[in-house]
Amino acid sequence: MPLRPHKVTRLKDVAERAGVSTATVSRVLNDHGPASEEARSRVLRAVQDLDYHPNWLARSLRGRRTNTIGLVLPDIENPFFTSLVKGVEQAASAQGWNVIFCNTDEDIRREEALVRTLIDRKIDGLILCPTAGPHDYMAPYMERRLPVVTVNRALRDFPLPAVTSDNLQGAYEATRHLLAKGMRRLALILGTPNLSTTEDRLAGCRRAAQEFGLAPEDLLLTVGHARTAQGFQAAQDCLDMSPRPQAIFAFNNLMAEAALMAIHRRRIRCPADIALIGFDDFRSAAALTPPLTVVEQNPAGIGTRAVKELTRIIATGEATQALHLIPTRLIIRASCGCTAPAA
Amino acid sequence: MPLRPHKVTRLKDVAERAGVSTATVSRVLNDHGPASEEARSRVLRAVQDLDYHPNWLARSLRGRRTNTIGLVLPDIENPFFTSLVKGVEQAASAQGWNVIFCNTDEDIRREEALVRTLIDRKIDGLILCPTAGPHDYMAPYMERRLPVVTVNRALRDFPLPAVTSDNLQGAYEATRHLLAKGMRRLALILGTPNLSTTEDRLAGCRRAAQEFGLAPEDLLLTVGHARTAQGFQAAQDCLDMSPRPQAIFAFNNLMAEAALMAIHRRRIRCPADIALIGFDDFRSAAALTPPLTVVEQNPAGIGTRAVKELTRIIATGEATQALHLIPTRLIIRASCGCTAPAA
DNA sequence: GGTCCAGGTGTAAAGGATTACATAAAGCAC
DNA sequence: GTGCTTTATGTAATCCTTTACACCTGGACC
Repeated sequence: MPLRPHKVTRLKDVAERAGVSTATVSRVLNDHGPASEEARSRVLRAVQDLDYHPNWLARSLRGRRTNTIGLVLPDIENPFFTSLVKGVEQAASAQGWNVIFCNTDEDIRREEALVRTLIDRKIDGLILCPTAGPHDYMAPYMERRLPVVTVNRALRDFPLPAVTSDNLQGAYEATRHLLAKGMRRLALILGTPNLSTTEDRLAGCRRAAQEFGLAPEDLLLTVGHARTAQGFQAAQDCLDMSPRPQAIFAFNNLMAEAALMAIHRRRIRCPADIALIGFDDFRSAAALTPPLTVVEQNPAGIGTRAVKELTRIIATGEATQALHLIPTRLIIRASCGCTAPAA
Repeated sequence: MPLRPHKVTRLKDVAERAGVSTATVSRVLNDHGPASEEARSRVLRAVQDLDYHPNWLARSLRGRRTNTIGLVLPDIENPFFTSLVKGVEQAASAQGWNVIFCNTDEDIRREEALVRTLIDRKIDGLILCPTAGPHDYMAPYMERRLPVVTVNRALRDFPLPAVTSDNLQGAYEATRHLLAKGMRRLALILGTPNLSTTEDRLAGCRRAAQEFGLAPEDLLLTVGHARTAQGFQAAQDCLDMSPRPQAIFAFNNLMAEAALMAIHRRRIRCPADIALIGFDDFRSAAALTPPLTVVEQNPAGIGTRAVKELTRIIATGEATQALHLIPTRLIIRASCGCTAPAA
């Protein structure tokens, strides 16, 4: 028995059953152009009877519009991006848009291939979180004026609109919080170099340091590359410094968790011996011992905002180079040495 | 300036440039049917020169094949499903398939709407994790012989192939582990009722209990509905029992974490006063205090296996009702009262 | 009664690929 | 030279909708 992958009821069948032409059926269904009450009701009736559903492929081919946007992210397993996906999905489906999602695994070549595939599939627009590396491949698409919005990370090579957290402000507030408690030896575990997120966060730390009269080089820098293993290593490097830093500020969720594990492993007390703050909240942050103080981001908000901006570009045809900053919030739990507010 | 959402180079343009017919171009490009070396090279050259990329919509419309599978899951924010998505994506793209992913939020009506949309979009097959509730809406699709594979949860109403964890065996081993340590008062925090996962896991617990001479009713049951808030409540109920259970077995990751928080909140010591085991490992499980003993599942493996099965069904046209069990593994950390093996 | 307009409808041409079928040329055996 | 097969190619139909255009009818108006 062969599978019948595609439906067989066609617009033509509806037309025949209703005793009208295909044009009339189409006009009724799309509410586009005139149609008598008589014809309208007969068409609707026929659609019901036959359980007709339009062929999306034919419709898109003819209409040059797929109502689909592509979403290309580095790592879906990072809960930050997971929530971003969800935000995008909800905002998109609320407006009748579909989303095709892809994973680059932080591989620029894979990113290029995925974007290519999505464009071949005639997406109407693209939401992209660019991987580190040169984005020359984007040039032809830019000329074609493909609607693109970048999220989380801004791309310097091309003038594209970007929706990101207010990384500078978030890092500034976290750093200021530690400095205000009198700490002066602060160690930072940086994310992937040359990414706008890493640089903006570092700039925020530096601004706070300056306000408290520290020189830029007073901040102790290690590089964790945003991944658990390297974050763990970087945290160990911090703990090996002498004198030991009074606080560690890890630039993402994975590294903050890794840092806490490194601290536990050494049997150093947190926050008594060393304070810890992470960038980006995550589900388990409050369940850890001690509960983690973090800079909360709003990934779903970034997603919905990106959809909003993208659909605007698609509708109006005018792209701006605007940078949309989504606010962050410092969530004070116990790991920074404060007692958490009543839970 | 209007946006040009679609590319303009057509097969016809390639044909003209190469000085051959469209049929020849198509034959060369798809390696389907004969073509002289002369024609072949000229076509390939023209494709290069014009940077031609076939229109996927037209190709799919004509070919009655989209090389796309739909993936419908309850909750992408649960890391279990996140990994499952990743597994599906990798397996699919390795075989040249695309994936459209959707979220039901455990809402059966939304599930129905999403499946409808995917079918309208002419997916070649569907991977579905069914939400609790009656699946009558599936009947017409079954008649149409749409290739479907369910994952994680089996659907009883319809004879569909399913790929799930070996839930019974996993729960059996975890329970046996606790019983073997001499514990007898075991509290279970169950997931959503009427789901095959919940029932299979419960069956596993019962089998172990029976082997150790316990009656089924000796197992202390609470219902957490698989969510954090209700899991927390259920854990509190467990802690309120008197005498207090010697161990809690939470039927998913969220509820295990919630249970640990409830234990901490009461200042009860884990594992000294009460042991804890969770079903499903998650990123932070090892970072918690104490590190959580869990039944590890293999969500990515479930995903790849589902893709394999689905593509087989699409290719051969023959669907079976087979149940594919993916093994689980008990990861012993500290929360069950054992000292974790050297990390 | 003739003109104009509006509303309603149908015919046929896109949209861009694949492919059944027809045709032509070439190779080979007799 | 004839007939048959094989290879290469082109023409046109097909997939299913949307929509430009032409047409027709009937009413309003002069």
